[in-house]
Amino acid sequence: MSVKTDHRHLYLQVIDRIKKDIEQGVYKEKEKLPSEFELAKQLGVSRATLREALRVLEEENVIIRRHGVGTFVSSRPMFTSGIEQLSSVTEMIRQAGRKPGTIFLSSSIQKPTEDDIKRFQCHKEEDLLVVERVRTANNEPVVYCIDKVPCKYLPKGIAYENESLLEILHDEANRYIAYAITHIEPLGYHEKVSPVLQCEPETALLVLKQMHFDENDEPILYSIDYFKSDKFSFHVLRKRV
Amino acid sequence: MSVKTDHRHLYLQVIDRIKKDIEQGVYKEKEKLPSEFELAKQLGVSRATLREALRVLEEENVIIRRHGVGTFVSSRPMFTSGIEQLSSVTEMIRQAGRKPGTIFLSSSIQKPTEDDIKRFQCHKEEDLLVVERVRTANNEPVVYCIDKVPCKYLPKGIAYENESLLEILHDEANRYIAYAITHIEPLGYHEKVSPVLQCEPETALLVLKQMHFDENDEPILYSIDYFKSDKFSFHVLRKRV
DNA sequence: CCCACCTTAGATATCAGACATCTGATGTTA
DNA sequence: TAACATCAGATGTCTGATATCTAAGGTGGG
Repeated sequence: MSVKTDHRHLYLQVIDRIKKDIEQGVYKEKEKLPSEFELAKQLGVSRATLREALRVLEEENVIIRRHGVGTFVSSRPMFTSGIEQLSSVTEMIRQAGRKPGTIFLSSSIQKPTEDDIKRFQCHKEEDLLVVERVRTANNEPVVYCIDKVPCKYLPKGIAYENESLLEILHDEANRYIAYAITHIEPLGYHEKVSPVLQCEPETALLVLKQMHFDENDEPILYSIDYFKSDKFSFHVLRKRV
Repeated sequence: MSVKTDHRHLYLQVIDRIKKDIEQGVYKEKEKLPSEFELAKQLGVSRATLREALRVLEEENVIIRRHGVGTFVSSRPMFTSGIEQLSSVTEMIRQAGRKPGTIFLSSSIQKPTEDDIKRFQCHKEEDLLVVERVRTANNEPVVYCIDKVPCKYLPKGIAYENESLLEILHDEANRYIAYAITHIEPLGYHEKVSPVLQCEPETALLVLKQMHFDENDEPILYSIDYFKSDKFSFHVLRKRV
């Protein structure tokens, strides 16, 4: 029995439980789940709660429901980990089974540009911390990162040289990044970035320009990440509307 | 009053109705919606059905619900039209307010490659129709498209030169593309594609390699689209998990 | 006057049980 | 054999109740 009492809403726990069961093969692809009545009894929740969870799972394309027939595991249960899931570069490298590292290039306090003022909805005289780093995987440079964050969100004198900025913001500043609006651009050659990443002439870069927000929709962090295209692969599930 | 009787499930109609109301400004950003009890009464559905709809809208980041407080329109109600929404190139150009056109390059029947066999889970001797086209916006070339589709999905002797392939598949072959798994890659220069799209040397390409599926998860269409990066902008909402 | 505590109204979260409707399978009959 | 009728079981929807959370307002002691 777990120590941590789960204060999260029931339907969320049900979602996680079902997802876990699918991932662990309790229910296999295309397989029929128990009936709602049965499943609700098994999980110890009401049918209404279970149905809210199933509705979300259906929307996420994890299951398929057919009126009068049953509920089935989707044939391609997408826990995607596609680009629509936001994770730090550190997490991405770690998830690829490699050792993340950081080469610290520069850090300075700057006044916001016109675009920054719009992005952060901040004052003209607001101070921004601008950090430039190269992220490495197994000591090989793979991403060039520029991060901008208003100083007011950061505690004084922290060491931002060694860790994921998202983690720092969470641990030190108690700011949890909940989502980001990301623009995706290709880049053939960048006279500053490409040499640093040791790019062959034919190796293009994928640029993600990301505005990060916290749970209260406050703009916290703006980042520009240059990914070496032969080291990262991005995919996304696109749904027709 | 609309003629078409809506046979779709109630909760779906409720979702659409609420989305429409938000889009049309009936409920504004950050504004509080009526209580579930009140809203259910207004819409003429039960609270349980309304709650299923609200749960989905919450998951889609259209609304925010706070226990004991109320339901609010999200501060940035994302009907994103980001990359996670699949649309044909034709639709994309049209949505940008420009006139879509097609330059037909080639069309041939080919046997599948190793990768094609995996992708389509088809037989080695299956015939594939391969079409190469350049799509134009206001007569300016903007996308280079290669499409592969098993001949068995297409009726004989159709004119695929003028229209969206997705529309043809739907109208002529009664195959509705429901989603696609898309890989995103940058490309600096392509010796065949770049000249055709009249790319300046510094203009990179964004390549989308897409496997399209229908509602029954059958692989129908594989496409490779080369987008001129200065003519298209892609974005995506990335959520933390 | 202010702050800590209590109470309460109103909202969402969850529950229990019923009925409606759809689907697939089975059986029946012309 | 084919069309129809029936039925079991599943999801869809409804009703009405209770539980829990939150914000706001009241209250009393300092």
